Amino acid sequence: MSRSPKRVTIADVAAKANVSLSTVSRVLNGNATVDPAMAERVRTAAAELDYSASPLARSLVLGRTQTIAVVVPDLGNPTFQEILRGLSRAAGTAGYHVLVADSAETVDEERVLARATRRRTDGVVLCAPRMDDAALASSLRELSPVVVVNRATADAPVVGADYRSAFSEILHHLHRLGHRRLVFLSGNPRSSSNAARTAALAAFAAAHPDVMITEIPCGVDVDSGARVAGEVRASGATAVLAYNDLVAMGVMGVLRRDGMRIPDDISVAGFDDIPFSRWTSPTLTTASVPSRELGARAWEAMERALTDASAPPTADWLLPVVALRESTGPAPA
Amino acid sequence: MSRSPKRVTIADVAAKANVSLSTVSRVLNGNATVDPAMAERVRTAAAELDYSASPLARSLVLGRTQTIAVVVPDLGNPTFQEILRGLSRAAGTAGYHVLVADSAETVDEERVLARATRRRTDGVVLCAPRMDDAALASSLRELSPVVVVNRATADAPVVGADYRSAFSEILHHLHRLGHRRLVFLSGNPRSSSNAARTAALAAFAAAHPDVMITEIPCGVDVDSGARVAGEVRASGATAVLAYNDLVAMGVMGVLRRDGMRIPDDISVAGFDDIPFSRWTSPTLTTASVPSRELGARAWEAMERALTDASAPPTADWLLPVVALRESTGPAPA
DNA sequence: CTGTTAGCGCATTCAC
DNA sequence: GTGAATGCGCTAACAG
Repeated sequence: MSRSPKRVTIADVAAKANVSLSTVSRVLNGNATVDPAMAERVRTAAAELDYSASPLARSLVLGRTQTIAVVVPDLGNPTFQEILRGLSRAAGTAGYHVLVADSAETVDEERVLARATRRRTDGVVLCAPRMDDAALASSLRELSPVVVVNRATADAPVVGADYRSAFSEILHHLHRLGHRRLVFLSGNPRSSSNAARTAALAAFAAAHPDVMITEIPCGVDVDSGARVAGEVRASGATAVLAYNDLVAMGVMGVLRRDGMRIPDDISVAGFDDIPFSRWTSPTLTTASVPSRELGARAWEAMERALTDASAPPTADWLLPVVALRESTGPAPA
Repeated sequence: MSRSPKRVTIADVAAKANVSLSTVSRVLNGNATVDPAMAERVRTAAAELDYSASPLARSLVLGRTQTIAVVVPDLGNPTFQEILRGLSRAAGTAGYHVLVADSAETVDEERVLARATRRRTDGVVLCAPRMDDAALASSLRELSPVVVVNRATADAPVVGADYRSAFSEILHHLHRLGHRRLVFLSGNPRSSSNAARTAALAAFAAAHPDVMITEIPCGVDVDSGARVAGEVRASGATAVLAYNDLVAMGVMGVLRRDGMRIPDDISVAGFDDIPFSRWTSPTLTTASVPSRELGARAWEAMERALTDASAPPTADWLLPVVALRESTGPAPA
């Protein structure tokens, strides 16, 4: 926005075309019907001056910025990267720009960050898995229009992946294979996606009293998985459900290094289906979360909210696809 | 920006505090010195009304948006994701917002996209490895202030990783291990980072006539690597330099599946040092590109350009760190 | 120190 | 159809 070598404004075009400002505005916006000859004069003048309206001034007077914000807790997380990607592409196609805000995991700042970005945009896509419910509720009001990702609420449109069902599916798969002693490597205890897994676990446990399930607090990356491999062995479990693929790869690496065979001695399942999970040895059983599609859906929801503010909030839960691969097999006798 | 339930403006605050608009503006911006009593009245009025100035109106009058744009060819590329992350964090700390623009690999649209985003921001960080030189040159002029990433130019500040030196280091490493027949799996022939590798290769070849180097057009992902594994074997090379880690993992997977031992039968080196490269078996020799740091440096360069437009362009080339791991070993007899 | 005035660049009433 | 005002919300001269 440095108007360094004095930018060309609508007035310059008007002068060059010998018309009024309003006429220029009209032809450039395709409004009203203006004399063809004049219109042509304006168009060539604009072209020669390489003129285009200032988005800023336009935004101020029109009350919309053609921009939406997306706030995420961590741009380093592949899930949010994919969501951002899908969102950015979809919004871009519709002529909208995207402002990103990374709260750097500081939950306290999340709300003010969201507010700040909201004021420079027409709406915000909120990824705030760890924000507490009260803060979320009041945020939703001040952020509107807002669409919430991966988190249930009745006060705003929601798009998300049904982690719970997918996780449950993996549980049943292991059960069918004969596993009765399972261990779950949990991620961040305060995240909603961890809660979804825990919920699936609880429901499964209630329905299958014969299965013993242990939870080991772990983390979300390869190193965390590697770190708890010892605990996993000590637990005597025949199958391990990792919080995600990275964790699964971490345990798998150490387990194999220690001489265990997968899945003969122990089965391992991940979550997320990162590209590399089909290239580990053995290949990894996991669930494919459609994060990019989620981003695209988030845009659709936002577009709806933008055009019809009074429309009732919708919820759009996508079911992850479970990929059964080599890392899970029959429980050892 | 929907001012739906009529937003509170500076006039409301002024009215409530019984002062003029300018006074409100002054205290809220810490300008000039205003009567303490008045200042206090204004502050409480603003607080009670939950007022904060419209960034839009502010931008229009101040001529700056407190926002910078970053345009990348593909948000799906980990390199750009990391750059974005580093940039976003650094800019955020300085009170700046970040607008992302994904050109979706359409080189033609890149320039207009960059222009469009530039008008809504104070500057742009340009990642355009495939844009041709002419387009780049003229873009730099119309985008200023602009900082260019991973691409040499004298017309703008540059930050980048010295791919060439790092790649060269890996070449020498393999040479010391006795390898004399190498194969390079190239990425996108038109990308600048592929060019850097090719340049290193050429220089090395010139200095070492005893080494035979073959190039196999490949790609940039795991699948591409897997696809060319056959060609690699047929080439009779004792070492393969992959365009990046994903490609390396792809070849490595298929090679091992075919019964080849790594590094005993053939050495494999990657590039990028993605987190998982230290967990493959064998662990992968590669070079760690400091993309996040690059993002941070890009912000620093942008901040300089923002504050002093007449400062001479600087170039900041970071040297990737080569990580020698298990996938490379002595050449077989 | 404080209030009044004049724009920032544009879209849009309203008169002609 | 077209041009002359009015205002979006705010900051920065400019006077008092």
